[in-house]
Amino acid sequence: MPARNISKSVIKRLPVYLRILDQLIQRRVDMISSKELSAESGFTAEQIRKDLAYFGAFGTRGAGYNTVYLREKIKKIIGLDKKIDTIVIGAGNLGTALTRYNSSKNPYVNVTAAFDHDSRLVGKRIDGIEILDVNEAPQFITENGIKVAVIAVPAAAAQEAVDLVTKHGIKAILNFAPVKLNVPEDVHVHNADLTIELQSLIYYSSAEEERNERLKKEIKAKKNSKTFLIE
Amino acid sequence: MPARNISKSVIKRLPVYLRILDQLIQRRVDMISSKELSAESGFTAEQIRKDLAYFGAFGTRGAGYNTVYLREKIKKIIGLDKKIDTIVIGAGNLGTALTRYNSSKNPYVNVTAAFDHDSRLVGKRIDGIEILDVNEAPQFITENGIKVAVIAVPAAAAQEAVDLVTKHGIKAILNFAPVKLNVPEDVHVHNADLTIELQSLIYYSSAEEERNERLKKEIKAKKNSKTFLIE
DNA sequence: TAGATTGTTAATCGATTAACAATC
DNA sequence: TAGATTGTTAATCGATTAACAATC
Repeated sequence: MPARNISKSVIKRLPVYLRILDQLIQRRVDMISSKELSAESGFTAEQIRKDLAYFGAFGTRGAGYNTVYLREKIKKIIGLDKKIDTIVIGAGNLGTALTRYNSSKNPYVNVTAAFDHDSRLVGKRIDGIEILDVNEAPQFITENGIKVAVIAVPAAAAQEAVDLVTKHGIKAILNFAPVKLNVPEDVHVHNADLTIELQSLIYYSSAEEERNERLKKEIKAKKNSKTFLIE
Repeated sequence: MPARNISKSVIKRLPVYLRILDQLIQRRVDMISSKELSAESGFTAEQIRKDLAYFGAFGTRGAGYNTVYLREKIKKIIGLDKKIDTIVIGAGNLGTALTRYNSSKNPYVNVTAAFDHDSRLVGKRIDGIEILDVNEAPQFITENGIKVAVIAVPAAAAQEAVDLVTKHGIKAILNFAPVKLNVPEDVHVHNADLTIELQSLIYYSSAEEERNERLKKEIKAKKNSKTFLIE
């Protein structure tokens, strides 16, 4: 696997392939073509073949890809060949939902603990996962070699939480707080700002009709002016 | 605003600018340069100026952008000049968290109702927002002219839920279910698959050290071979 | 006027699409 | 062998970056 400077867009598609392969294997499908993967994922067959080819030749010409084999390969590429231990910082509504969601729906991830500074939450459990005091996070991270953290604290508390955990070994952060986080160079941040997702979607729902109206008018205007010229 | 075929990447950045402007206005800052916006957002100043220029000339050369004026313009562009009514389908952990989160943290969105088919949930409230039976969704959507829905049901139930709501006027969907949704042409879907976000992040946390190791070795190998050639 | 910063055009970079030879 | 589908190279498309004239 000569993985070198693979683009973010490619990496974001790999887990989609993984999820589809999981489903196929469960349905006992053992071969799949890029064309069929395209139908399941919404990405083009060419793109899928190209994505996979960055990492090696995993298919069989004329036949397609073996689902089990390809899944193992993709797992290795992403780094999911063993379950990844994570922590969730913030045990409010969102943190609780994320803890539950990942421990039940994400087969490749282990949520080892949640953290909060609210003493009313500390000591409780979320589906069996302990809520610890944020101050215990450094020790917990070090002792358990945690590299990945989910940030689900309010915007105002996010930077402080991130400083704390990056100082003790966290290298990758999934950030749900609506702020730009400053992190050391070797730490990766993915922002998953839910309000932004919803707001940018609204552009397409509300603005579209009006945009279409405008466009139609413009086209009409153009046509008219042309007609005018011809006449 | 001659908004025509603006790319998705541009549209995704607009809500970020909006959020920053909100914060600036709250701090009573009334002018901001693209350079300063860059520091707050992480995008380059050139990109910010270009993004805004697609829609008009909102700044003052030599001075920057007036925060209040720019905010109004961006709100209009996205379609957030009036609060947008939305519904959340699925009142489980994630649906509940999303309902709460958007009604408390998203100043431009109104969550009007949540829906579930679990009779134990129907009739209850999430921070004052009613949970209705999914079967009531069509009537509710029509009567209230709802255009935007958040899907937070299990993967297996998602397509059915989406069919139901698109049939009655929903034009934009924020989908948290890990499936590819089939929708009519004029309906927009944004996928916010939380497991995928986390998994693609892991590529950077776990694979990186090994990748760097490999890279170092390769560079070393190259150097050696060069030295060899020279000698 | 001098300094600063926008708005816009041109150049570069990167990602996607198309095409097809390789090969099962 | 014939048909199918991969893996790879070339062409296109789109987005970002750089540069700078316009102008407050």
